[in-house]
Amino acid sequence: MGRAPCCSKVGLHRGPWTPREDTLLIKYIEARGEGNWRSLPKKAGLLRCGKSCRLRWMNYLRPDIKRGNITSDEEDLIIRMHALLGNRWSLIAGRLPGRTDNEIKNHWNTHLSKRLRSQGTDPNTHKKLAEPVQQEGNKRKSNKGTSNNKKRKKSKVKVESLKPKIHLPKPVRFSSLALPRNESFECNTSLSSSTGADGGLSADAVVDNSWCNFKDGDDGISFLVGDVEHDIVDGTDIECQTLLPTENHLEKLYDEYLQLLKTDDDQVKLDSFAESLLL
DNA sequence: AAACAAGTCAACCGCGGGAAG
DNA sequence: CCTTCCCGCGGTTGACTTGTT
Repeated sequence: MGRAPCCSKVGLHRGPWTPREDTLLIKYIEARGEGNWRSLPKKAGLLRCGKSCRLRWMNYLRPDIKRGNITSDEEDLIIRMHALLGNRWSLIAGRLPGRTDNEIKNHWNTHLSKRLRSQGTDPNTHKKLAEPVQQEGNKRKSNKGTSNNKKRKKSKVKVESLKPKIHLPKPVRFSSLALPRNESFECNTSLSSSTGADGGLSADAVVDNSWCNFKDGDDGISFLVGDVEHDIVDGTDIECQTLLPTENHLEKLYDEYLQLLKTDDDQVKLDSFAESLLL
């Protein structure tokens, strides 16, 4: 009923993206903007399904993606957010602009959950374990003569089956571009890594539920929030003002959270704090 | 140096929600 | 309402990398 087959059913390309495919996708989105993922591949000349294009763009090609290691501050925030919200990766990612839900999810699964466990904390419930779990057999300890890699993957034990589910309203992504369906926005964002910093920057974006319009003027970049025009000295300021996390951004969240921890009726307030994150 | 185990992370899958008709 | 379609999310996979023996 009603569900279109995905790429696997219609012989489209799968697996790792080639530089050429990346370029095609970037160029198309530069020209037409995000959205209409289903029809995008055809129009962009890509032999990929829309889902694959969206994923590649969201997790890798977006110009506001923050590259590099996740800092300890960010890790700490992720852990605290996870304690409040559970595996709501997109919501957590929304509070760490520049980080993708996939990145945070991977980092949690590969680093943070193990670290918590080794510290004697259940990564699912964030409660103390009866006894700290030993770091799963010292790193890369030989286990010759047992299962091979593929089998290990297949037989991975499900340890999260008892995880309580949290039912909360759908989160609103903090940093994403909100577009009405079937409506693209005009965008000519310069991607310095691939196209060179040749100037032209103008893109509409939603920032804290306000529409912004970036413009490239003679003496720097400016953006509009509502009717008010704000000047930006250089491109890096865009990050600070809008999409990427700042020290202040993280600190503010910390403070907010720490204040709640100090109060008596913490559960009620933590709940409302969690709810506020959803707005 | 080779073989193997373990870690990492980009990409895929399937489901559910919501908008449009 | 109901059906269809699209999007976004979370869970999972598997290719590749890195460390150990």
